[in-house]
Amino acid sequence: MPPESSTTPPALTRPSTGDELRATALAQFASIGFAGTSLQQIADAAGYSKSSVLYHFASKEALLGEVLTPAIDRLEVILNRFVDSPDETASRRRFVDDFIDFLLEFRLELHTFINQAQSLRGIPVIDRAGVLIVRLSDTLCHDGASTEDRIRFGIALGGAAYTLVAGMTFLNKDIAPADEIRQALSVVITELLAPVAVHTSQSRK
Amino acid sequence: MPPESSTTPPALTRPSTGDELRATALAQFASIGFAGTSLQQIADAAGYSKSSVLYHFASKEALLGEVLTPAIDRLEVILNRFVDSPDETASRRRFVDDFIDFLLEFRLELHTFINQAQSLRGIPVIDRAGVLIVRLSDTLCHDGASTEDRIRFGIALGGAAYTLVAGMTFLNKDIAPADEIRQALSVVITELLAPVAVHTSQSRK
DNA sequence: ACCCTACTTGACCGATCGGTCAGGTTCTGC
DNA sequence: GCAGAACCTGACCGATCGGTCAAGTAGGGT
Repeated sequence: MPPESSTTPPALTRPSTGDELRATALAQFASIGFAGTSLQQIADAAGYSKSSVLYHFASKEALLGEVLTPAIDRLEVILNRFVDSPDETASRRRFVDDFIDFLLEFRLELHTFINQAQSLRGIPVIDRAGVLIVRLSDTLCHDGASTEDRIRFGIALGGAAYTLVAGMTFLNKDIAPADEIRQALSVVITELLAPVAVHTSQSRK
Repeated sequence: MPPESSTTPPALTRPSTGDELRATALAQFASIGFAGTSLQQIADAAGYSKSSVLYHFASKEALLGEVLTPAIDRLEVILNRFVDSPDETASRRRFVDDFIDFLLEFRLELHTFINQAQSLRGIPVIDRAGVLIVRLSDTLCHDGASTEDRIRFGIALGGAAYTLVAGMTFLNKDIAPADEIRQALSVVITELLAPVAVHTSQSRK
């Protein structure tokens, strides 16, 4: 292996084994599911042995934890920034932008959590993500939100996760000028969440 | 077992063993995933032995097929009725109604297919459902549909599937006057699909 | 009585599961 | 050169996987 300057910070260096394994595992978890993915599959796909996977990660659950944690940390930051913001309406626009950035960067992580949270209850990282999503829902819908508001939020969340992962390689095949997707997402998500936002002080008619 | 009139058609009679197993398997497939569900789990949950499951169904894949087929048949009928209809705009409204009925009746089946189709390619029933969804997408979006139109369709489809299954017992907890959900779904889905419909003869600007 | 069909089951099969462990290789600091 | 950490691996463990098979039970028709 070519020598790297002794103090290389964790950047610019080519991906470590742990990173490769995390990325491979994420792809498998998102498409086949956590329960349906074996450590052997992950090891084979990444070009290592099963023992190597278990050397880098204490267990299959621990691997899931390390895979999902960065996404959840990021979502937590976004939500906190939104909650702390004083300006109501302006911060909502920025929140939607932040959220779409989050969607695009962590779509596999979100898809994994969104579609398997129910069956993975008890795993710390899943429970943590669960309370975050509930908090997000409550924050966006306030207290007296109508059923329609809740459904709007659910469709935006689950719909985006599906479209960006399963729908992408299945319906659209290739179409994807990237920022065209981003803009379309922005329009649709904003449209879905807007009524929720506007209702704020008039939801009880 | 109490005697039933010799010619009981497949109705009014209490659920057969096969029906129980299908229902149990569907619930497991939808929440844990096909790959993550074992025949033993299904058998235990339904109160039979694993051998009994394999007596009624030739294999795990065959069980999946029998579980999903009714939903796909129904979707095919809806789509064909929509395609054959002469009136463009009026039939779209009826299609959305049909589709929402379909969503509510077969939400577990749709959720199972939507989130696992990619990893189950090759299984006949899955491939059949796949071409159906693509046909549905093409029919609704026509040829020159924009990226936004495609994304609208994807979000409506995936969002509804998620909200009615995972989101239901996870975000909304209990709120569910049933027809209130139906009406809210109608509003949101119509709103999501409306632009797609309107574009029909003006999509190329 | 008889048999036949429908149904259910436990024992069993080879393969694979998540996980442990001891040993090997390679690199680094001294 | 050498000790030790870091990394990778095959052999192995008990449990469980999907699936087969023979035996057993219960009813229905004759």
